[in-house]
Amino acid sequence: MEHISARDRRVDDVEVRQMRYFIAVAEEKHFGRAAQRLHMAQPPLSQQIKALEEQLGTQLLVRTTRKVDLTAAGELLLARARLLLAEIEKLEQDVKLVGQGASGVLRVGVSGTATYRLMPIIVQAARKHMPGLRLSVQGEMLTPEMEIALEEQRVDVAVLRPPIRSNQLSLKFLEKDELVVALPEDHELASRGLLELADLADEPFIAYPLSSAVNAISTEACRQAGFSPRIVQETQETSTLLSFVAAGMGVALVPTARRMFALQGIVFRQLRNAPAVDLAVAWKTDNETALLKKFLDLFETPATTEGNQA
Amino acid sequence: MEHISARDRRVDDVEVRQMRYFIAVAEEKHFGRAAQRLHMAQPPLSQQIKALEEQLGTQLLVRTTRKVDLTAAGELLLARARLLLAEIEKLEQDVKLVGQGASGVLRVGVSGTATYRLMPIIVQAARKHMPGLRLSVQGEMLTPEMEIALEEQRVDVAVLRPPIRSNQLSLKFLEKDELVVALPEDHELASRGLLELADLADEPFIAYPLSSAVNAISTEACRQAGFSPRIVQETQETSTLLSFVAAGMGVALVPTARRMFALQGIVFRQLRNAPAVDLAVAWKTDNETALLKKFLDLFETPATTEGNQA
DNA sequence: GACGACTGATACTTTTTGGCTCTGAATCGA
DNA sequence: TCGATTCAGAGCCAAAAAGTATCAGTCGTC
Repeated sequence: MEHISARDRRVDDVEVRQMRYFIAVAEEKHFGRAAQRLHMAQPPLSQQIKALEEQLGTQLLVRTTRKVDLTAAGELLLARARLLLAEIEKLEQDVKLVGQGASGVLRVGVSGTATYRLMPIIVQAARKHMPGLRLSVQGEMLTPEMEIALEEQRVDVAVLRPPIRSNQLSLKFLEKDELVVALPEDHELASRGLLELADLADEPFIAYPLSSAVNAISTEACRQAGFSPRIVQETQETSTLLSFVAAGMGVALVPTARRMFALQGIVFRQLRNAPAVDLAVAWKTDNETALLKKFLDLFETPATTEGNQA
Repeated sequence: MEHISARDRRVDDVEVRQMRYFIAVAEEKHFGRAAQRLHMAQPPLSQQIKALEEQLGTQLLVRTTRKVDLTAAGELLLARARLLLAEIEKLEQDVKLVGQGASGVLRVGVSGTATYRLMPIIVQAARKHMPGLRLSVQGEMLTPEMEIALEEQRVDVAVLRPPIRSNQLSLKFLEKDELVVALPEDHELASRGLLELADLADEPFIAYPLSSAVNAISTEACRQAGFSPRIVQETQETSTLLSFVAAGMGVALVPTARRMFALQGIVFRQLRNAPAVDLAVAWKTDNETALLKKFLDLFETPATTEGNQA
């Protein structure tokens, strides 16, 4: 009957409080200031940090009476503890939400490319068919980030651009978006109707990050058109990207859906034989919660259809 | 000066201990059994769970005196708290590993004389005892180069030929290699067994660079034997040096260890009263990272001895 | 329908731990 | 060398956690 498990040990447990203390000291690089910031005296702070080091069997800080520095182990702890505390806070919020009567919380990661167009539709559909569901949406993410977040269960479902590498994930195809050219409105090509990719060979490009699916497909398409795009600026957020275009810094290839972003000073032009990028919804295959199943059903009747958008 | 931040609050902090307790109760669905499993009495467990519920402002468990059930919020907390605890445990492990120096990057400079013989043994030992360590090896370096590189912290540790000039460095002796004569196989001295250094007085020499330790010791030994070697070719890499010998351009003095370089057309002959060169490992004295310490420990059981390689 | 067994909560005590003040030791700058 | 600064240690107290004893429901059983 004895379920002795590593999870049940209680001695030498690193506590949340200690992580908070450590972060304060590591950020301030000063016990006194950290203590002040934590609204406590300096000696107990020193003691807690010392205890933490003993529990981990590892020196985290190098103290000279003059200054405090981080060891390599300390650097690692600092970075990871910050993430951990953020997750704990998120968890607290989510539990409170459910406690207050929400039927559940789904954490959704959304590709930068779908954050503004598709997501509002999904949120509306969810509100209609799953009242009580709270969506915790993180937008402007890249596919590799989302894959990791799904695997580590930091998000429950993601709207992303295939392909994916992980074999722990399932995919449901949503739609195919052609790439269009975003040009400054006074650009000479803006007067033309239909462009060839090759027309852009000498243009400076504003691009999504290297790791993004749109970038990968754009670059490959350019290569096939016989040139290698000269990227003058890289940016993750589409809104930023488009404002660079509007400022005349260069041209960009963005998914069709993006055209709705009618930014002052930008025109969109279609491409002949336009390359296309898929959009899909992904989840961890072994996540079989009813909540997720029901949410995925929202995509069955394509979310883009019918009268449920404003 | 007041850095008031949400991260610094300490009241109402959900603690790791509480999550452990909750998980135990949620899994057992029974306070008594959970308390037993946690090696504690039942009342304090009830209190902690109650406190947790108050901190979250949310009911987590439905208690009938007959059984305990999870609310939706409780289910959520259970699932996510398990993940969180796993992450914390992983973090503890990783911090310990880094603290013990088991992972990280070390930049190693290696004397030309040891690049091929000693280094592979060291790399193997490191792979075995310090998994996660990445070695960035630069081979075929000379002692003065390595001294400077160590001082400027462009490398962390070096395998070199003493003596060294710098007083910022520490040394650990590794082994002593006698110098032997490398001769073209058709050389008249190749027929003799044991040579005197003086026999070489009129021979053309292929030598290591002036700044190398082997060259310094060779030249000094020749001087004591009553002649000054006539150097016809200078080269840094041993493989190149030996191929000059094979080509009949001259003779050379190389450390014993080098004989394994069985190049076609070369014979090695021992010297009476052979001069010897030391091999040592050196590091910057004030570099006290755990990573380096652990790496240096690899040399304690001399890396040249057998037994510890696969 | 009453009693006993079981289960979680409550009241109270003991133990442990975290925090505070005061002080000391080491280092840096003047 | 002296003062200022900074982190650590000692001793004390308060708060929190854990323990003991007990109570109050609920369910099953006779």
